[in-house]
Amino acid sequence: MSNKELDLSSKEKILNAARRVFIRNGSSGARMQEIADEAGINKALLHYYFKNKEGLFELVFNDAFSEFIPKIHNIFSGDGSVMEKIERYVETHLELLIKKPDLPMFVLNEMQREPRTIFSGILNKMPGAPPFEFFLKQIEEEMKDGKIRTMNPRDLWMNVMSMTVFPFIGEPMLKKFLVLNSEEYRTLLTKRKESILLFIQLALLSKSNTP
Amino acid sequence: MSNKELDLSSKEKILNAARRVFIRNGSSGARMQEIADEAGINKALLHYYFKNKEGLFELVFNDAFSEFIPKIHNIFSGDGSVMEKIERYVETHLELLIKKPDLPMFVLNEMQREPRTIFSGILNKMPGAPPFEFFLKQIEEEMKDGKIRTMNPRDLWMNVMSMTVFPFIGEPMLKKFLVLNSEEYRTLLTKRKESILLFIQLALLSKSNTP
DNA sequence: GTCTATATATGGATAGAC
DNA sequence: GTCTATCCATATATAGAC
Repeated sequence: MSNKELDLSSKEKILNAARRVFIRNGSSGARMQEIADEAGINKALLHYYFKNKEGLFELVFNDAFSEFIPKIHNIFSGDGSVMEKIERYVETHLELLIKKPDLPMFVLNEMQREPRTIFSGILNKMPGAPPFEFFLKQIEEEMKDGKIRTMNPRDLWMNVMSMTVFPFIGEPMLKKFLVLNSEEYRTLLTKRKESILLFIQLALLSKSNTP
Repeated sequence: MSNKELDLSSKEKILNAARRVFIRNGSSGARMQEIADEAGINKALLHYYFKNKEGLFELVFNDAFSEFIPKIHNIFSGDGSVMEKIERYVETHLELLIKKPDLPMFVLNEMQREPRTIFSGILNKMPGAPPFEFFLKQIEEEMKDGKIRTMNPRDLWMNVMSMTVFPFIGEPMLKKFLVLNSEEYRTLLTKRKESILLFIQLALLSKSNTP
């Protein structure tokens, strides 16, 4: 338990501890004892506030999305060109990821085990209709109008998300491949926004040399 | 247990089952009982062949790399231009990933929990010195010579790996964002090689419109 | 609300028969 | 080699005192 948490309510302390432990160890690897220790309380109190491990996990999991989903919705359902939206997406997501680098591993991990339950809850947090179809249409429009290069819109979007998220999931592997220590790797990540956007702009806006 | 496994040795059946169960549930989520059931034998026999869960897991884990590592080493330490090597990497890795789509999640997952032990074992499977530094140097050379566009070589490599691997990790999330069902998603993946290489070529070889 | 002590369940591992 | 039965450690969950 860190010092700044001393005056939080026990419930808050437990939730914070649970998030850390669940992220570190996954849902089945996490131990209630470890959560209690990290929260600076004991196991019984933990069950006093949360009926069981599963319930605690779901709370923590949904919390992980509560910051992300509304922002994403705003970006893609709002105004702006495709390139502007991509820029805002990359910026927003990277900002969140740098604050909580373990999150995507945690989320995707559990998502693979429980795709059904989880996603229904998350998508219901969206204010209106999911803006994904709208955005895909917009991409097609701009391609038809010659504003950006023509390619499969879904591949484009897949590339954008991949370049943004994967460095936070594949860190242990990428560090080896890139011959970087943790310090250097983190530095690379702080400059990631510019790198990604440069790459995308080159692919979408440049003149092709290879017809 | 699938029919084609009926005549395998028990040891083989166990290993196959263990791989599937470990991939599905992670190391701590996997149950010895589940592995035994899926192998069509019982728990005791499982311990007859493999002394404990941890040992079984390590066998399965290292197996996951035995196919990949030598191929990667060949590609990057051999001849060929940067673009040719990227092409061969993307092709080789995608081929493996389409055969075993659950592998990267499994590998990266466990890697985050046990970075030290795991990587030492894996890298020892490399025939010679790891070729990563050599390849990074080669990228710098070609950039200096104007053969490919100048950018941070590590960002380039990060982008290539991200676009190749992430679609197999982020499937449950990407399916939602791309508004695709499982069938359609798999179809998209089969055309992934061309999409990735097009994107990279545009970024590396095209003339910039945006100075 | 918070604790100690304890009940209950689960799962990894072993003994021993065949 | 393969099984049934069982042991034992660990983890979740509850009871009950303060």
